Amino acid sequence: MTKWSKAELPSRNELRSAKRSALIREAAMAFRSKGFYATSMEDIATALGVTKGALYRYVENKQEILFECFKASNQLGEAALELARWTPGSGLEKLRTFIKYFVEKYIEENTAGGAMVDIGALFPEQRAEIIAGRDRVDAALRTIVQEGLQDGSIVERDPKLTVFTIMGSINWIPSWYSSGGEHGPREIAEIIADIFTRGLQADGQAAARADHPAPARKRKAAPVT
Amino acid sequence: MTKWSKAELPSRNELRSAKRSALIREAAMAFRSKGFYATSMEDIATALGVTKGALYRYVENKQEILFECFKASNQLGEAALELARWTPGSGLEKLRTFIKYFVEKYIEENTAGGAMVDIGALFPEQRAEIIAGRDRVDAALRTIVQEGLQDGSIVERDPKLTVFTIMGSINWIPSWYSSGGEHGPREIAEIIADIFTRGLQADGQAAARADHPAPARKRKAAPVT
DNA sequence: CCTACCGATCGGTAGG
DNA sequence: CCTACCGATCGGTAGG
Repeated sequence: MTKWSKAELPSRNELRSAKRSALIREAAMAFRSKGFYATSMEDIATALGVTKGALYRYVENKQEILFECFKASNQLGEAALELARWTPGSGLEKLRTFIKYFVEKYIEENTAGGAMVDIGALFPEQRAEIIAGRDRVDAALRTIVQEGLQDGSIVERDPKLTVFTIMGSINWIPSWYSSGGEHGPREIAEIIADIFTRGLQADGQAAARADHPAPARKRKAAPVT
Repeated sequence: MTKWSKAELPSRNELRSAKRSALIREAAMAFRSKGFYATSMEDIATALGVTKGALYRYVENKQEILFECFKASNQLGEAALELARWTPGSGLEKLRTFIKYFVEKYIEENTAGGAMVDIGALFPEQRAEIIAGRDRVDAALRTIVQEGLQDGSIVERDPKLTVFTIMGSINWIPSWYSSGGEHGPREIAEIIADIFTRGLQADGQAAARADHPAPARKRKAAPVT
């Protein structure tokens, strides 16, 4: 217990932030399954093996926890967007990349999301920030859909509604996904991406026409790890 | 004010039930936008221009209102299913009918749905009944997808995940739909149905190829009850 | 990190 | 249908 260099030991701050992360993860899982209001601070504390008051060493209030959940969700969206933008190919292919990545990570890290419906529970400034972030992601996604419309890979003419439809499917996942199910995050991501890729795809594309070098042709099941 | 025959006047019971319906509609709208827990009985009462205590003439408790919302949602599902089953054509065509009808009505009558997430707020027996009903609808929808797989109209191989994906998009609608928007219920229903119809469709079908006499158009009569 | 407590909200009821 | 009130829950804090 002696002689360890400081660098090897978690500093006080690291410990604190590790505990804080655990608190948020635990809360996020509860929010996902029961919603924000139905989850009491006592519930979260019990799940962590401490008493309620102890939680206030790590967060100022309950809303702050929810805020972190929504931030994680938006950050995931940004990351997925970044990846999508770097994906070579048509708008449809970029969109497909977004969906695959977002869904997989969304399921894996149960921090993100939570009861998206209870966004009204945030303080006004928090809510404004979250909504602004989410709107940025939505807008960027719409732009990608537009791109697909222009390069001929996408037929669906309403980018706004299209994006809502996709995000709805994703947001609904926590309400049916169970880690013991027959599909893992990766497979689920694949299937959902398949559905929407085909769903937005220009009709002619599937039946490879000569004048269009089939830019968005569906990629079947890459080898899963 | 005299001489009206009894038949022309709403009976005491009719009045009561009309008021009860109004109560539930008002509550459902609030549940949709704010969720069950964030909506107080006081909120509902104020929206109706009465005081909280008055509501208890029409419902026994708050859960009963939520219960009615979920029942309406299930009933809408059953109705859409009935219609889908009577739709001639492939499994895909039946599924499309379901989506179109369900989405349109779901948006129009704001009774249905509500914060589907807060299903945990119901009493155990209520919850059991709602989940059983929802599962019946889900199962029937999966059967339709299976049908589509067999008649060749659908390619997507996982009926369970397919149905979840569709229902997710639909359940998410209340969180973005505003009655002032550019699309009406009917158009939205059409677009969403389009996306999923294409999304599940066998590749060859859309591009009407001469050598393929549209394999899925073969009519399997047999209207299921 | 715990015990003990407060203040506020809210579902529900009594009594009229 | 209203006024006035109760009982319980729960977020948050004081003090150690």
